[in-house]
Amino acid sequence: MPRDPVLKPLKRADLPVETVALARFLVGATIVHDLPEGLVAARIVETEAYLPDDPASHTYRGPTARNAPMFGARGHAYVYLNYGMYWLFNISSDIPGIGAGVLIRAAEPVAGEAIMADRRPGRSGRGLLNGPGKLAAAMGIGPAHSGADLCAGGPLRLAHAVRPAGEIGVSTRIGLTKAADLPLRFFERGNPWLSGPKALNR
DNA sequence: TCACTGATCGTCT
DNA sequence: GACGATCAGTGAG
Repeated sequence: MPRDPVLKPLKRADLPVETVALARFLVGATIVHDLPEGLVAARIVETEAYLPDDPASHTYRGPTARNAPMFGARGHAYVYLNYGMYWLFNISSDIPGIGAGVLIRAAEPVAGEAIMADRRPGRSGRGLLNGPGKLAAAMGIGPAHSGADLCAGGPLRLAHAVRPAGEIGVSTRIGLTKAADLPLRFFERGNPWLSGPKALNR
């Protein structure tokens, strides 16, 4: 992990508008969060796209109070509680009025690894960020961030890749009961911080 | 490494 | 009132 990572902010204009393009683009990009204990940063290694006409997407049945951020301009956070226990972090995509976004599933530490480990008692190393619920917990991302603009220089924001992404692999999404066969999961091939079964990471 | 299971609760039907 | 974009623990191969 670089000792002095350069975390250059991503502007909205840097983000592809289309959801699949954004999901691919975000592999390699950096999530930065200023926490009371210090700054944490992680390099995204795995994403999933959720499309407007996608039965698996929360936006499939139209806008609600909860999913409103997904209908906003690209680059906003949509955070929601899953299975009554875990917060999942998404980034909205497409133009305002279209409900779509990208789930951030896994990342590797870039800065503040000790801080992230402290937020996941009893866990460390590769078990720290290899899953959407774990990632949000370790990075201190919660309901207060839903709707936040990640391109506005706030505490939670996006930054350029500290290291270019390697070859991008594609697979079906994980954990779905609807539209489970669509190839909308994107990941950096060979990266040790990925979630999911080995067979999906080729 | 994989398959299976219980935990737990906000959101929408 | 049912349903999850999950995780950790357990047990088998």
